[in-house]
Amino acid sequence: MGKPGKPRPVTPADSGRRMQMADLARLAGVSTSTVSRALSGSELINPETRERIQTLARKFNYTINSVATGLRSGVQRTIAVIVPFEKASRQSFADPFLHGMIGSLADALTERGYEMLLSRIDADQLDTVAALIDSGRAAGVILIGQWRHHDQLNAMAARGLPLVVWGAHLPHQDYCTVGGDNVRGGRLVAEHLLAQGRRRMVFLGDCGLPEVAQRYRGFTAGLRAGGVGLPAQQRKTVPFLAESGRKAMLALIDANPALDAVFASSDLLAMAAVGALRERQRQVPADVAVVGYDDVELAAHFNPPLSTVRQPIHEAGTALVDALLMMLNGKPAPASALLETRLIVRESSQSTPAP
Amino acid sequence: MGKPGKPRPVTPADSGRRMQMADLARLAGVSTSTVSRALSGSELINPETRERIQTLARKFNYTINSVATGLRSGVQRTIAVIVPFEKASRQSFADPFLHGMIGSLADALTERGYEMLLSRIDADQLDTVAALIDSGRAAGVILIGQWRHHDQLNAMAARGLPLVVWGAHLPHQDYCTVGGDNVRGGRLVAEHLLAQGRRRMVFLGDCGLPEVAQRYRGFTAGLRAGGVGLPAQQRKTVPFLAESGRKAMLALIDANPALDAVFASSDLLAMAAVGALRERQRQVPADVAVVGYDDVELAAHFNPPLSTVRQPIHEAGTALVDALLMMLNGKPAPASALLETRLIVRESSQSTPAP
DNA sequence: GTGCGCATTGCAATCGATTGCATAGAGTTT
DNA sequence: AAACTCTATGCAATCGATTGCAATGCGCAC
Repeated sequence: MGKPGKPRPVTPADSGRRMQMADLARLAGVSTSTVSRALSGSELINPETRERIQTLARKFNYTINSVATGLRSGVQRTIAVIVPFEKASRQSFADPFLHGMIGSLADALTERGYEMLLSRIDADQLDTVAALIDSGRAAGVILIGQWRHHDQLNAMAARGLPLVVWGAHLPHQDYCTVGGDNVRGGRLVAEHLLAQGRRRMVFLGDCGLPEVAQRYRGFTAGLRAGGVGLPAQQRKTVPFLAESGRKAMLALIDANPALDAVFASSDLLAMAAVGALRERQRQVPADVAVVGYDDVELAAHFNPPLSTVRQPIHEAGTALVDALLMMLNGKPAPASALLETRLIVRESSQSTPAP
Repeated sequence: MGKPGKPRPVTPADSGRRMQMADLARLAGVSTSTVSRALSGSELINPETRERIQTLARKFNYTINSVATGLRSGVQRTIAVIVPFEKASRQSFADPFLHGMIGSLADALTERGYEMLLSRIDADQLDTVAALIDSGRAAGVILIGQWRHHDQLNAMAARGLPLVVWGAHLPHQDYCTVGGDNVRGGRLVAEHLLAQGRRRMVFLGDCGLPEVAQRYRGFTAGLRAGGVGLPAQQRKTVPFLAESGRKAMLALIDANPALDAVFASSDLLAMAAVGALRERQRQVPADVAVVGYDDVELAAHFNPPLSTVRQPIHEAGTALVDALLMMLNGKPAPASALLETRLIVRESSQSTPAP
């Protein structure tokens, strides 16, 4: 090997500056081109040199600056996941369903080598979403829930922004959605409750949101098929917030003392409803059956265990990410997807409680 | 299927390429220097020109490329929020407490003009966290939970990485933590349960995690002060997972048929414990009092409403972000912070249930 | 008419990594 | 020994925005 005579340059970046490729090149006595190729494992570089440079990089904790790489290559491996919230109600982020969705998206993105930029934004300023892409901070956007902003989403899609939305598929929709079959979900609940002999139902949820509206449609259609109606005093418009759910349920009980079943458009609302029923000395499920929506993890561990419509959260994350990556690869925007939706019957809606 | 005709505005950068400053400069008949200054509102630029350029930018949805800006300026306004998970148990992301924390961090970061990169990483590969910073993808890191990795965290701090951890403050700790006063939390629970006349307690939680260990220490210290012990068969090591909690609780009931109180180290575990108690026909709180930890949103709406130790989640987000930003501004790493911790007594632990 | 000051604007270098092309040098062939 | 290969490496342009400094042009004073 060489003689120890040559004075090794001292750590180049010990001025507190972040180490960069030029420093490593100086240390290795080569050019940055060589370092770049060595670190990327190029065959052009002499295996010994390559190994030496890689060792050096490890030793100095050098990692290629991905901002510079991103600029040069023009590719972005960051996806923005947006959780819109309504300023008025501060609604949305509290829902455990969202939590599951975010976890699932995190997994799907990581698996495919993407990073996740998570952002809550005011639903009234959805256009800031476009800026995320225009400014190159994210390659594409996954939006959780379309809320009341169908038209804005259509406009964004028209601009060609890579966008996928978790939510309902609507008529005249130019953007791509992935979601459960809400109409079917609502119908399943109606059929189940009818089969349990329930007749005086109430509904909790905000039909101003497309997903909820579809669940409601399926639910009332199912009831109608069984000869049961759902007059106005048997439903209550309420945001996805536990406390609102509790208050709304109390009001519904007072307005319908004889009610025997509740369909809540989310598990969170269903849980709040159970609390309200308890406050009014109603037994669940003996007096009143309760069915939620989403099948969040806690639903199975609630007291009593909650019947609910399962949204396949894991598949949802995968489907959302795959749809978006397709758009990013220039393939035609995939058609909106409807994921499997099924009813999970637990104790909260059974006429004869499990032993 | 249909006509792929896209209604695109006629722009000079119409080849599908993203609009950039040079395009805008050409449109405005000026140089990119002028555009740059105009968009940043520089006083150097003629007000009319400035206005004209800004209008043009808005019209073409032009947003400055923040990758290029980031490279040039060398500043990063992205903070990585890391949720470590244990490969074996896939533990962590399911806990609703985390969800609250992430929301709180999102708010605090947004308020200060930072973006949040959310990442779950294998707790055994914490060193990939360092790469996030070395590669310039994030300016700093907020880690939720120190888990079993005190030494690795110390090593990262020694390297000078901007890092703040939500968790317990430990002896010989070189990194900055923000957390609740876990010892006090545990003691409060002990005192409360003793005051309720409970004597045969059980504990649910994994004392391999520093936070849980502190809660346990406070709890047993409080019990000891009241002359009550907690022998080994009255505690169970269990990860923060509902199903594990349920099983562990069933085992504890079988081993201690006469138990009259449960302290669970998280609300999730407490809820699972209530379910298990119910399976074994124990009434909560009449037969067995249950206290959780965290005060997640659902705790108040559980059945029965759950007594718990509140972790001030909103302050936590603010404190974590502020501590990190201080480090990033070159100020000395702030001392670890202990946030206020208090007991919220609800129905699940009262000897006489509320009317 | 010449010179000076001021308001605007443009030029060119820079941030850090990548890559097409050029080149040094060792080895081989004729 | 000249010509030619082939391998390993370096040079310099490039990605898109920013900014110190230079330059332009106009108004105004002498």
